[in-house]
Amino acid sequence: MATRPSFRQQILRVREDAIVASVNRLLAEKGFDLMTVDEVAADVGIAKASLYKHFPSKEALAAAAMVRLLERAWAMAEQLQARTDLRPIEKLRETARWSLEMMLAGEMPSLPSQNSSLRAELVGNPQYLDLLMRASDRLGEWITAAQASSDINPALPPELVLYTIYARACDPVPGVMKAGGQYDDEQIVEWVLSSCFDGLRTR
Amino acid sequence: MATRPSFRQQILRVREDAIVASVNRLLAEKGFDLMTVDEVAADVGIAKASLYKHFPSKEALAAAAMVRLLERAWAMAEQLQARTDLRPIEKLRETARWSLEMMLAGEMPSLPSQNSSLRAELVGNPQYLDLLMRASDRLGEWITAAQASSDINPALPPELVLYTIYARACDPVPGVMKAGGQYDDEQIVEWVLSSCFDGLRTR
DNA sequence: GTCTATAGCCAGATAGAC
DNA sequence: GTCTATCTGGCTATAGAC
Repeated sequence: MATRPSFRQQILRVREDAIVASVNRLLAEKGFDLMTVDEVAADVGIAKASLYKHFPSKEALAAAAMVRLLERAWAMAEQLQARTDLRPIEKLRETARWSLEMMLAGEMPSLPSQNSSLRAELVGNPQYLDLLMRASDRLGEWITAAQASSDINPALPPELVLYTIYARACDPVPGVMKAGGQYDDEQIVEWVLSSCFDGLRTR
Repeated sequence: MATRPSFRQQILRVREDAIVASVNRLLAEKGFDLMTVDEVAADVGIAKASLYKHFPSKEALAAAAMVRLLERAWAMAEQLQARTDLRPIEKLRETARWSLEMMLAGEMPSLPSQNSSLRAELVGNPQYLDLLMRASDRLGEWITAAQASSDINPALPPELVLYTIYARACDPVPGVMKAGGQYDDEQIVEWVLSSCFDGLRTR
């Protein structure tokens, strides 16, 4: 049976939240390789050694940030699921929109897909795996439904559709467009969503 | 006036080609940060100090690989330009196809977009800048023409179309699909091209 | 121009006092 | 649990002999 967390534990929890929030921001800003643990410690305002009392490695820090991200994504998916006014394809589009808005707000952590020690940490993290699977199942349901009603092209394999949605979270296009400085975020998001769902060709 | 390159110079050129080819492959395989200069030297079969006689820094190695890539891309664009049987949108599609095939063949070097010393090296490299501008101008012409004939959606800004084509060179989707092992490369390329040009929605 | 050997540096991780 | 101070390993880059 669960006892109420002690006051001390709550303090701990708040501090770890602060750490993970910093990591999230720094991962979004510089990426995993260029983010240093010293920087994280400085950003949080504690000593590096103290950081290592909370998280055993740099990879674990990144994994915690990814778990936080997936928790938020999952919460948003739950809200979308409850929206009976939206067709499945619209739920998918809103999911992609959420990723793009996170990116442009500088809150989407980015990890190198090649780093093997990082991959090992992630696949060894049950919380991460569980959330990723739950989210993928949920999106998978929407995709299947959207293909059944021919809103999404049924000729495309569902995995490709899923990965294409996920890939919006590391799409370089919105960042480059924003760097151009000519358009506002909302406009960029609409265009990227259009290119993703409607394609570059004229309909 | 240009004299015929001496035999010695030709040997040098061949060796540097070998170096750049190795760099290209390693950049495709591990990315810039995880690629070490020791590795490059070992792959070429020379000592690290000898590498530094040819290229002054790791960044310069990466820049040379990018120049090689752009030279190939430019050569391909020239061939496409001569094809009177292709509409501009088809030339764009073939360009994206070329990127995807390079990726799946493990020959597309990948650089971190955030690394500033690397960016400095690239923008300081006239050969790189010149090739990039020439290629962008060429693709820009095709995009303008394709939008004029309403093959490409004229509501999209041309830069967005250009960046979306370029982004195929670092799209994670084909790699993940290939890793799944269920489909062959040709099939994957067709699907990714379809999702890019035709969109996820059913037409 | 090629090599061996090493300098110099930086970042991840830890020791040990408090 | 927090700190200061330090260790350690790996990587870029170079010195110097041949």
